[in-house]
Amino acid sequence: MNQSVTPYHHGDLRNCAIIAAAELIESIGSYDITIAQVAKRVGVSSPALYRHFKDKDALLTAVRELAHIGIMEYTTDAQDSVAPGTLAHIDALGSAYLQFAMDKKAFFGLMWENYGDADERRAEARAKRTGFQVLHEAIELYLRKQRPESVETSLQTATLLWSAAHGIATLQHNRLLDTFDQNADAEAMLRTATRAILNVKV
Amino acid sequence: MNQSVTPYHHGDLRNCAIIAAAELIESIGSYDITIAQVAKRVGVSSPALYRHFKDKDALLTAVRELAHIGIMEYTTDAQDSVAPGTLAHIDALGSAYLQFAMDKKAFFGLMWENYGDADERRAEARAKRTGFQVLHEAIELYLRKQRPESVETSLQTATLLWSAAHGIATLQHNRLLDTFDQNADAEAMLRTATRAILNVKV
DNA sequence: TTTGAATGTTAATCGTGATAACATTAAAAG
DNA sequence: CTTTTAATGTTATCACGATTAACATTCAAA
Repeated sequence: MNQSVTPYHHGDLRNCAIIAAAELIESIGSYDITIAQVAKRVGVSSPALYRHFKDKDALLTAVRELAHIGIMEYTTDAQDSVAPGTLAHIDALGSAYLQFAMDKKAFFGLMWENYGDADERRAEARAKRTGFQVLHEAIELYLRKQRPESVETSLQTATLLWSAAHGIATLQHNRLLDTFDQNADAEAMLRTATRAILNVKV
Repeated sequence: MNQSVTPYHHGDLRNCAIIAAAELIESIGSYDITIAQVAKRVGVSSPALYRHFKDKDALLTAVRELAHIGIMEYTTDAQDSVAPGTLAHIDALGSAYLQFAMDKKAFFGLMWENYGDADERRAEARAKRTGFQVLHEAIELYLRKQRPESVETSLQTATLLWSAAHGIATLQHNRLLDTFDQNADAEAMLRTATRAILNVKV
């Protein structure tokens, strides 16, 4: 697309490939894509991609990073309209998470695959921790205001709340919420869980 | 192994293949196995397996059923030593779930993959619902005794608790609990979540 | 310019899922 | 006790997709 921005030989294949892979994943609704498909989409031969990615998984890992950015965008947007440290703030973060899981099913599924070598995993862990920090800070702020005696447990509370949100998102993603409870409403469940967890001494 | 039990031509390939696949998965710690590997383990040619399984995924689906049986065993064992309808009963179920997730990592991961055709999915959904029922009943019994006014919400409560357990198990499975909170203790988290959720009006 | 590193291309390898065509045998039918 | 047939297995063979090899091109520095 914008070859001028990048200094390299042909175009910036690396970035274009990542984007192409992401688009492909989104369009077919599955991260079971092919190097050849990506290559074709960028208009390049398959082996060319190996100049930029160690292997297929390295490409997918790069896409995962994109996914993390995407979830952060959802999160950021969600925070725009709420006051920091309020219950509404925490709810908004949770909703954003659930929303992302439903809007971008394939990405969400991809994000929790654990392939990759040690370096890649470390990079991903960092990205995930960054996302977690946002929740942690919101909860810490909330506790400081509403339950100052529990501030010191904010990390545990955040971890537990993230787990709950993740569990709900994952089960919904696998269509299991409906299987268990026909009338299950992920958002409502998370709000219930949030209130239950915030009001308890960890 | 026991050819006499089954009436067919060679041995009971179907069952042996499932077991071989399960053993293979357990031994390499990943469900990324090969038809050829399974065939070799059973001492048969690859195409032979296609007489018993529509495709590779059908075999994996059969293994998933084994995994469900395995988790039910964990659950049953856990229930042996607790009084029905007590908090300890519910805790035991949760512990069993977490324990299975850690003991049988590869199986646990496999169980939540969602491949397969419609029929296979339906069968799996049924198996999962059966497991869920156990939790649901325990919770219903508990609520009937401890919080009779909340009995009617037992289904929602069970769904939420399962979600929490699943989230904790999944994050631990992906080594993310440690990433978020170095001192995270899955069991303790689940106990906290259980108490928080049981004591709240859904 | 010239040259070397970076980046692409085409040809070829390999592993793996799946099917085809052929072989064997258990078990039903006569 | 054959004969027949369906159920099972086997050995080619395919097609596909991930890599790699060997060769080609071009950007960029000397």
